[in-house]
Amino acid sequence: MISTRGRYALRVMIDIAENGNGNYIRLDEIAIRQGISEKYLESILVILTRGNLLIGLRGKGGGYKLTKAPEEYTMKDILTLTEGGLAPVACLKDGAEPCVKKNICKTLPVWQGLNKAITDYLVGVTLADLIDKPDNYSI
Amino acid sequence: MISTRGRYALRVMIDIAENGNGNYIRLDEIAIRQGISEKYLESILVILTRGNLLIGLRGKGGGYKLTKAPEEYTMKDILTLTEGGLAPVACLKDGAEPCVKKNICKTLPVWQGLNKAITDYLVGVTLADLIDKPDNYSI
DNA sequence: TTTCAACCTATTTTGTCAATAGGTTTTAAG
DNA sequence: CTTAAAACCTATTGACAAAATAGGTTGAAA
Repeated sequence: MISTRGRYALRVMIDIAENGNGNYIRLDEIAIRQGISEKYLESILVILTRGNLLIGLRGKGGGYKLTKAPEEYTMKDILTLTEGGLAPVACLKDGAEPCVKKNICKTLPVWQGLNKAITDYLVGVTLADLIDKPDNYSI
Repeated sequence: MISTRGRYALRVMIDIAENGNGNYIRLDEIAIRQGISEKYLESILVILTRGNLLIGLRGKGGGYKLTKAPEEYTMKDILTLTEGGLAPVACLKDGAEPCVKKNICKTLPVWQGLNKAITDYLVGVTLADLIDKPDNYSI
Protein backbone atom coordinates (compact mmCIF):
# COMPACT_ATOMS: atom_id res chain seq x y z
CA MET A 1 0.00 0.00 0.00
CA ILE A 2 1.15 3.48 -0.89
CA SER A 3 1.10 5.62 2.23
CA THR A 4 -0.62 8.95 2.70
CA ARG A 5 2.72 10.64 2.36
CA GLY A 6 3.34 9.22 -1.10
CA ARG A 7 -0.17 9.91 -2.31
CA TYR A 8 -0.07 13.49 -1.10
CA ALA A 9 3.36 13.99 -2.60
CA LEU A 10 2.09 13.01 -6.01
CA ARG A 11 -0.87 15.36 -5.71
CA VAL A 12 1.45 18.16 -4.67
CA MET A 13 3.73 17.60 -7.63
CA ILE A 14 0.73 17.72 -9.96
CA ASP A 15 -0.50 20.86 -8.22
CA ILE A 16 2.78 22.68 -8.65
CA ALA A 17 3.18 21.52 -12.23
CA GLU A 18 -0.29 22.79 -13.10
CA ASN A 19 -0.27 26.03 -11.14
CA GLY A 20 3.37 26.96 -11.14
CA ASN A 21 4.23 28.03 -14.66
CA GLY A 22 7.80 28.34 -13.54
CA ASN A 23 6.95 30.61 -10.61
CA TYR A 24 7.31 29.88 -6.94
CA ILE A 25 4.14 28.71 -5.20
CA ARG A 26 3.55 29.15 -1.51
CA LEU A 27 2.97 26.19 0.79
CA ASP A 28 -0.27 27.61 2.18
CA GLU A 29 -1.74 27.92 -1.30
CA ILE A 30 -1.05 24.28 -1.99
CA ALA A 31 -2.40 23.28 1.40
CA ILE A 32 -5.72 24.99 0.71
CA ARG A 33 -6.09 23.64 -2.80
CA GLN A 34 -5.24 20.11 -1.73
CA GLY A 35 -7.04 20.15 1.59
CA ILE A 36 -3.98 19.15 3.58
CA SER A 37 -2.86 20.79 6.82
CA GLU A 38 0.05 23.16 6.34
CA LYS A 39 2.15 21.40 8.91
CA TYR A 40 1.76 17.96 7.48
CA LEU A 41 2.25 19.25 3.97
CA GLU A 42 5.45 20.86 5.11
CA SER A 43 6.92 17.53 6.12
CA ILE A 44 6.25 16.25 2.63
CA LEU A 45 7.71 19.29 0.90
CA VAL A 46 10.87 18.89 2.95
CA ILE A 47 11.34 15.43 1.50
CA LEU A 48 10.66 16.57 -2.05
CA THR A 49 13.05 19.49 -1.68
CA ARG A 50 15.85 17.49 -0.11
CA GLY A 51 15.44 14.96 -2.87
CA ASN A 52 15.85 17.73 -5.42
CA LEU A 53 12.45 17.20 -6.98
CA LEU A 54 11.51 20.70 -5.91
CA ILE A 55 13.43 23.84 -5.14
CA GLY A 56 12.37 26.05 -2.27
CA LEU A 57 12.93 29.77 -1.87
CA ARG A 58 12.42 31.63 1.42
CA GLY A 59 11.14 35.08 2.10
CA LYS A 60 8.79 37.31 0.15
CA GLY A 61 7.96 35.95 -3.25
CA GLY A 62 9.22 32.60 -2.11
CA GLY A 63 7.68 29.16 -2.31
CA TYR A 64 8.35 26.01 -4.26
CA LYS A 65 8.79 25.18 -7.91
CA LEU A 66 9.81 22.24 -10.05
CA THR A 67 13.49 21.65 -10.77
CA LYS A 68 12.82 20.28 -14.21
CA ALA A 69 10.11 19.68 -16.80
CA PRO A 70 7.12 17.49 -15.89
CA GLU A 71 8.14 15.02 -18.59
CA GLU A 72 11.33 14.33 -16.69
CA TYR A 73 9.69 13.17 -13.46
CA THR A 74 8.68 9.54 -13.43
CA MET A 75 6.26 8.08 -10.91
CA LYS A 76 9.13 5.95 -9.71
CA ASP A 77 11.18 9.05 -8.88
CA ILE A 78 8.41 10.62 -6.84
CA LEU A 79 7.20 7.52 -5.06
CA THR A 80 10.57 5.98 -4.35
CA LEU A 81 11.67 9.17 -2.66
CA THR A 82 8.59 9.76 -0.58
CA GLU A 83 7.88 6.14 0.29
CA GLY A 84 11.50 5.41 1.11
CA GLY A 85 11.70 2.76 -1.57
CA LEU A 86 9.15 0.61 -3.34
CA ALA A 87 10.61 -2.86 -2.87
CA PRO A 88 7.96 -5.41 -1.86
CA VAL A 89 10.32 -7.02 0.65
CA ALA A 90 13.13 -5.63 2.79
CA CYS A 91 15.90 -7.69 1.21
CA LEU A 92 15.34 -5.97 -2.14
CA LYS A 93 15.67 -2.45 -0.84
CA ASP A 94 18.49 -0.33 -2.16
CA GLY A 95 21.44 -0.71 0.14
CA ALA A 96 19.99 -3.68 2.02
CA GLU A 97 22.55 -6.08 3.35
CA PRO A 98 22.41 -9.24 1.22
CA CYS A 99 20.22 -11.94 2.70
CA VAL A 100 22.11 -14.99 3.90
CA LYS A 101 19.44 -17.27 2.48
CA LYS A 102 19.66 -15.58 -0.88
CA ASN A 103 20.72 -18.72 -2.70
CA ILE A 104 18.21 -21.10 -1.18
CA CYS A 105 15.22 -18.78 -0.84
CA LYS A 106 12.34 -20.14 -2.86
CA THR A 107 10.27 -16.99 -2.63
CA LEU A 108 12.94 -14.58 -3.80
CA PRO A 109 12.14 -14.99 -7.53
CA VAL A 110 8.56 -13.92 -6.87
CA TRP A 111 9.63 -10.77 -5.07
CA GLN A 112 12.20 -9.95 -7.71
CA GLY A 113 9.62 -10.39 -10.44
CA LEU A 114 7.07 -8.32 -8.59
CA ASN A 115 9.63 -5.63 -7.94
CA LYS A 116 10.41 -5.46 -11.63
CA ALA A 117 6.75 -5.35 -12.63
CA ILE A 118 6.12 -2.44 -10.28
CA THR A 119 9.24 -0.54 -11.25
CA ASP A 120 8.78 -1.02 -14.97
CA TYR A 121 5.28 0.32 -14.80
CA LEU A 122 6.12 3.35 -12.69
CA VAL A 123 9.09 4.29 -14.84
CA GLY A 124 6.76 4.45 -17.79
CA VAL A 125 4.49 7.14 -16.38
CA THR A 126 5.64 10.73 -16.02
CA LEU A 127 4.22 13.71 -14.23
CA ALA A 128 3.37 15.23 -17.60
CA ASP A 129 0.99 12.34 -18.25
CA LEU A 130 -1.19 13.42 -15.33
CA ILE A 131 -1.42 17.12 -15.91
CA ASP A 132 -4.31 19.04 -17.35
CA LYS A 133 -3.09 20.79 -20.46
CA PRO A 134 -4.28 21.19 -24.05
CA ASP A 135 -1.87 18.51 -25.25
CA ASN A 136 -3.65 15.97 -23.11
CA TYR A 137 -7.01 16.39 -24.78
CA SER A 138 -7.53 14.00 -27.62
CA ILE A 139 -10.10 15.43 -30.05
CA MET B 1 5.51 -3.79 1.28
CA ILE B 2 4.38 -7.36 1.72
CA SER B 3 3.94 -8.03 5.43
CA THR B 4 5.48 -10.81 7.46
CA ARG B 5 2.14 -12.58 7.40
CA GLY B 6 2.05 -12.74 3.60
CA ARG B 7 5.67 -13.75 3.28
CA TYR B 8 5.29 -16.52 5.84
CA ALA B 9 2.06 -17.67 4.20
CA LEU B 10 3.83 -18.17 0.91
CA ARG B 11 6.64 -20.11 2.56
CA VAL B 12 4.10 -22.27 4.35
CA MET B 13 2.27 -23.06 1.14
CA ILE B 14 5.54 -24.05 -0.50
CA ASP B 15 6.43 -26.16 2.53
CA ILE B 16 3.18 -28.06 2.44
CA ALA B 17 3.30 -28.50 -1.32
CA GLU B 18 6.82 -29.93 -1.10
CA ASN B 19 6.42 -32.08 1.99
CA GLY B 20 2.80 -33.01 1.88
CA ASN B 21 2.39 -35.48 -0.94
CA GLY B 22 -1.31 -35.39 -0.28
CA ASN B 23 -0.93 -36.23 3.40
CA TYR B 24 -1.75 -34.04 6.35
CA ILE B 25 1.19 -32.17 7.86
CA ARG B 26 1.25 -31.02 11.46
CA LEU B 27 1.58 -27.37 12.39
CA ASP B 28 4.57 -27.99 14.64
CA GLU B 29 6.49 -29.69 11.85
CA ILE B 30 6.03 -26.67 9.62
CA ALA B 31 6.94 -24.33 12.46
CA ILE B 32 10.26 -26.08 12.99
CA ARG B 33 11.15 -26.29 9.31
CA GLN B 34 10.29 -22.65 8.70
CA GLY B 35 11.62 -21.30 11.98
CA ILE B 36 8.34 -19.65 12.93
CA SER B 37 6.74 -19.82 16.39
CA GLU B 38 3.85 -22.26 16.55
CA LYS B 39 1.47 -19.65 17.84
CA TYR B 40 2.17 -17.10 15.18
CA LEU B 41 2.12 -19.74 12.49
CA GLU B 42 -1.26 -20.81 13.73
CA SER B 43 -2.75 -17.39 13.06
CA ILE B 44 -1.56 -17.66 9.48
CA LEU B 45 -2.88 -21.17 8.99
CA VAL B 46 -6.27 -20.05 10.24
CA ILE B 47 -6.42 -17.50 7.43
CA LEU B 48 -5.31 -19.99 4.80
CA THR B 49 -7.82 -22.56 6.02
CA ARG B 50 -10.75 -20.16 6.23
CA GLY B 51 -9.88 -18.99 2.74
CA ASN B 52 -10.03 -22.58 1.53
CA LEU B 53 -6.45 -22.64 0.38
CA LEU B 54 -5.77 -25.36 2.92
CA ILE B 55 -7.87 -27.96 4.64
CA GLY B 56 -7.27 -28.75 8.29
CA LEU B 57 -7.99 -31.98 10.14
CA ARG B 58 -8.00 -32.28 13.93
CA GLY B 59 -6.92 -35.10 16.17
CA LYS B 60 -4.39 -37.86 15.67
CA GLY B 61 -3.08 -38.05 12.17
CA GLY B 62 -4.38 -34.55 11.61
CA GLY B 63 -2.73 -31.49 10.18
CA TYR B 64 -3.02 -29.44 7.02
CA LYS B 65 -2.96 -30.20 3.34
CA LEU B 66 -3.59 -28.43 0.05
CA THR B 67 -7.11 -28.29 -1.33
CA LYS B 68 -5.95 -28.45 -4.93
CA ALA B 69 -2.89 -28.93 -7.13
CA PRO B 70 0.01 -26.47 -6.80
CA GLU B 71 -0.55 -25.37 -10.39
CA GLU B 72 -3.94 -24.04 -9.39
CA TYR B 73 -2.71 -21.60 -6.76
CA THR B 74 -1.59 -18.26 -8.09
CA MET B 75 0.52 -15.84 -6.09
CA LYS B 76 -2.41 -13.47 -6.30
CA ASP B 77 -4.66 -16.00 -4.54
CA ILE B 78 -2.24 -16.51 -1.68
CA LEU B 79 -1.17 -12.91 -1.20
CA THR B 80 -4.57 -11.31 -1.65
CA LEU B 81 -5.98 -13.54 1.05
CA THR B 82 -3.22 -13.12 3.59
CA GLU B 83 -2.52 -9.45 2.96
CA GLY B 84 -6.18 -8.56 2.93
CA GLY B 85 -5.95 -7.27 -0.63
CA LEU B 86 -3.14 -5.98 -2.77
CA ALA B 87 -4.53 -2.69 -4.00
CA PRO B 88 -1.97 0.13 -3.79
CA VAL B 89 -4.61 2.55 -2.53
CA ALA B 90 -7.72 2.07 -0.38
CA CYS B 91 -10.19 3.22 -3.03
CA LEU B 92 -9.23 0.30 -5.26
CA LYS B 93 -9.82 -2.38 -2.69
CA ASP B 94 -12.49 -4.96 -3.36
CA GLY B 95 -15.71 -3.76 -1.82
CA ALA B 96 -14.45 -0.25 -1.18
CA GLU B 97 -17.09 2.42 -1.32
CA PRO B 98 -16.58 4.41 -4.50
CA CYS B 99 -14.53 7.57 -3.97
CA VAL B 100 -16.49 10.78 -4.41
CA LYS B 101 -13.58 12.36 -6.28
CA LYS B 102 -13.40 9.43 -8.64
CA ASN B 103 -14.14 11.50 -11.73
CA ILE B 104 -11.78 14.36 -11.02
CA CYS B 105 -8.92 12.49 -9.36
CA LYS B 106 -5.78 12.98 -11.37
CA THR B 107 -3.85 10.28 -9.59
CA LEU B 108 -6.40 7.51 -10.01
CA PRO B 109 -5.10 6.37 -13.42
CA VAL B 110 -1.67 5.78 -11.91
CA TRP B 111 -3.06 3.62 -9.12
CA GLN B 112 -5.27 1.71 -11.51
CA GLY B 113 -2.34 1.05 -13.80
CA LEU B 114 -0.13 0.01 -10.93
CA ASN B 115 -2.81 -2.24 -9.58
CA LYS B 116 -3.10 -3.95 -12.93
CA ALA B 117 0.66 -4.34 -13.29
CA ILE B 118 0.89 -6.00 -9.88
CA THR B 119 -2.13 -8.23 -10.38
CA ASP B 120 -1.15 -9.31 -13.87
CA TYR B 121 2.25 -10.37 -12.68
CA LEU B 122 1.04 -12.27 -9.65
CA VAL B 123 -1.65 -14.10 -11.60
CA GLY B 124 1.06 -15.39 -13.87
CA VAL B 125 3.03 -17.19 -11.18
CA THR B 126 1.72 -20.34 -9.51
CA LEU B 127 2.80 -22.26 -6.48
CA ALA B 128 4.03 -25.02 -8.76
CA ASP B 129 6.57 -22.61 -10.22
CA LEU B 130 8.30 -22.30 -6.85
CA ILE B 131 8.48 -25.91 -5.81
CA ASP B 132 11.48 -28.19 -5.93
CA LYS B 133 10.64 -31.08 -8.16
CA PRO B 134 12.36 -32.91 -11.03
CA ASP B 135 10.27 -31.04 -13.60
CA ASN B 136 11.79 -27.80 -12.46
CA TYR B 137 15.32 -28.80 -13.33
CA SER B 138 16.38 -27.72 -16.77
CA ILE B 139 19.10 -29.81 -18.46
C1' DT C 1 14.75 46.76 9.23
C1' DT C 2 10.73 44.54 8.86
C1' DT C 3 7.94 41.09 6.93
C1' DC C 4 7.28 36.94 4.78
C1' DA C 5 7.85 32.18 3.94
C1' DA C 6 10.62 28.22 3.95
C1' DC C 7 13.24 25.53 7.20
C1' DC C 8 14.19 22.71 11.37
C1' DT C 9 13.61 19.82 15.73
C1' DA C 10 10.76 17.67 18.70
C1' DT C 11 6.53 15.63 20.48
C1' DT C 12 2.09 13.52 20.51
C1' DT C 13 -1.31 10.63 18.72
C1' DT C 14 -3.02 6.83 16.33
C1' DG C 15 -3.40 2.46 14.48
C1' DT C 16 -1.76 -1.82 12.60
C1' DC C 17 1.21 -5.62 12.68
C1' DA C 18 3.62 -9.09 15.20
C1' DA C 19 3.69 -12.08 18.79
C1' DT C 20 2.02 -14.42 22.90
C1' DA C 21 -1.16 -16.88 26.09
C1' DG C 22 -4.56 -20.07 27.55
C1' DG C 23 -8.45 -22.60 26.90
C1' DT C 24 -11.91 -25.57 23.67
C1' DT C 25 -13.40 -28.87 20.28
C1' DT C 26 -12.80 -32.57 17.15
C1' DT C 27 -10.63 -36.80 15.58
C1' DA C 28 -8.50 -41.17 15.83
C1' DA C 29 -6.49 -44.83 18.27
C1' DG C 30 -5.89 -47.93 22.32
C1' DC D 1 -15.22 -45.51 26.11
C1' DT D 2 -11.42 -43.24 27.42
C1' DT D 3 -7.37 -40.84 26.30
C1' DA D 4 -4.17 -38.40 23.69
C1' DA D 5 -3.25 -35.63 19.80
C1' DA D 6 -3.96 -31.90 17.01
C1' DA D 7 -6.47 -28.15 15.02
C1' DC D 8 -9.42 -24.43 16.48
C1' DC D 9 -10.85 -20.14 18.91
C1' DT D 10 -10.77 -15.61 21.65
C1' DA D 11 -8.33 -12.32 23.83
C1' DT D 12 -4.36 -9.58 25.12
C1' DT D 13 0.09 -7.58 24.96
C1' DG D 14 4.02 -5.34 22.89
C1' DA D 15 6.43 -2.87 19.51
C1' DC D 16 6.84 0.16 15.94
C1' DA D 17 5.82 3.25 12.04
C1' DA D 18 2.79 6.49 10.13
C1' DA D 19 0.14 10.62 10.70
C1' DA D 20 -0.47 14.83 12.57
C1' DT D 21 0.69 18.77 15.49
C1' DA D 22 3.47 22.53 17.80
C1' DG D 23 6.72 26.13 18.25
C1' DG D 24 10.84 28.20 17.22
C1' DT D 25 14.82 29.61 13.52
C1' DT D 26 16.94 31.17 9.34
C1' DG D 27 17.20 33.36 5.03
C1' DA D 28 15.43 36.42 1.28
C1' DA D 29 13.30 40.39 -0.51
C1' DA D 30 11.03 44.79 -0.34
